[in-house]
Amino acid sequence: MPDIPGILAGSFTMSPEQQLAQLVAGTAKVLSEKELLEKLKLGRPLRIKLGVDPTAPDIHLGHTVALEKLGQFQRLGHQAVLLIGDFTATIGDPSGRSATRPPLSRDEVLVNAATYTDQAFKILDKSKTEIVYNGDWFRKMSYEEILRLNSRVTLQQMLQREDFRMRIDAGKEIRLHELQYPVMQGWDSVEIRADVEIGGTDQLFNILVGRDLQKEEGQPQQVVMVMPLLEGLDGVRKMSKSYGNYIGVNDAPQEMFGKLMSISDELMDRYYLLLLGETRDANAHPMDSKKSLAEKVTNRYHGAEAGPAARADWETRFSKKDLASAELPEISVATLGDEYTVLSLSAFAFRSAFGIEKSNGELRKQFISTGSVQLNGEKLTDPTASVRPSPGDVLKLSKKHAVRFVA
RNA sequence: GGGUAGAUGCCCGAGUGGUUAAAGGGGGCAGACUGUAAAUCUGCUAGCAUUGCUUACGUUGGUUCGAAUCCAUCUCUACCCA
Repeated sequence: MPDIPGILAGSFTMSPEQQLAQLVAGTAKVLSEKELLEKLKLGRPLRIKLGVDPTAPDIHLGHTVALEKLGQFQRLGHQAVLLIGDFTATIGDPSGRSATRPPLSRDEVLVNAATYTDQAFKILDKSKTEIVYNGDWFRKMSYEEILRLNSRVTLQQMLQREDFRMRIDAGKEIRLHELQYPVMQGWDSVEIRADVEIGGTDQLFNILVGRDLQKEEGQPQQVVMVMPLLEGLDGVRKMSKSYGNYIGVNDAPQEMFGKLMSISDELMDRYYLLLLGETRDANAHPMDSKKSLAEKVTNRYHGAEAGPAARADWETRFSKKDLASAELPEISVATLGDEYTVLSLSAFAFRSAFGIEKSNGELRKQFISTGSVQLNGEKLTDPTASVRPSPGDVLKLSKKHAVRFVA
């Protein structure tokens, strides 16, 4: 069991009540606010646990919501404990799963964990974050200890869980090791001596198991704090790669900025709350608020220079509609063949600059005949006309897609 | 094991022998308007080709001048009975 790190000269700038108000904002559920307030009143830095499963290599803003909350605790002077589930990842969290998750190899897990922490430290202060790997204790456990741990929970408790229940009802298999997952996550909390555990709404059950085990061990029970799922760009469905409505933390600055500008006003309020932990100024013009949101988020992932630059470029391009001075993907004329029609050039530009395949029919019907395709502002409405772009020319394909030709 | 209903384009869903590349809605895309917001309006939404061709209505085969529509076969799904 790790020692509790020495209490840092705790100079909290906010009263427990003020902290509470800030911390509760944006959460889906806190069990309970009363307990949290009591802990805050202890006057020492609380140990805030966030467990991550390094199962996917790339993360998007939806994954950062819980991290942001952890960061908020950290900024208030509490101890962030980032738990890397290197051991549990090899089992796979059954949360929200309708089937057994394929196990990951240890190497895959470590690679994913590294990219994850890189991203996490864009939100968290690395020097003040404690990182722990649960393999450190689970790999050492003897079978005897495992049995002892398992004797603390009942099958009935585990089966209360909705995911398991549904799988039983549906006649789907549940492998016994999957039942271990919540127990292990719970044990992590004991090892960490967590005062608070943060997770997504799907983590509620697992976090509660942590409370049970802490009680068994005679520890104070952790406060449960679950965060809502972040809606994606459509404002309706949760942000997910498979829905194509996500903003990747590795998206290029301009792309990130642009995607953020395209969200609805309602969604903007959510993003303010869940991504920045702020409330937007209701008196400001929505567009200005959105620009400032986009700038802050872009700064966070690409450095303080990136936000203003992306903003300036966005304004040049979309507010002033000045494509000529905007930063655009470039295509070298040297890579072009000799013969190009408006049609084939559009297809080529879409493919090479944006990786988008458009059928000729679609290009003809939607992009060319509508006047969307323009060379230096001049509409190219004849798909069969031949064109020969020169360096410096700007080809606009649609509102959001344009390229510049260079030598 | 028995019975019933069903399987249509990205999704939902109409269509029961010919004018059906397949109604309608959703979603998506493009344009107009705008704040790359919302709302609204217009158009597109199988592929290739300058009014034609090819591929498509779970599978395979058959009937027919002609089938998503009829017959057989197989696969799958839902519900009911044992």
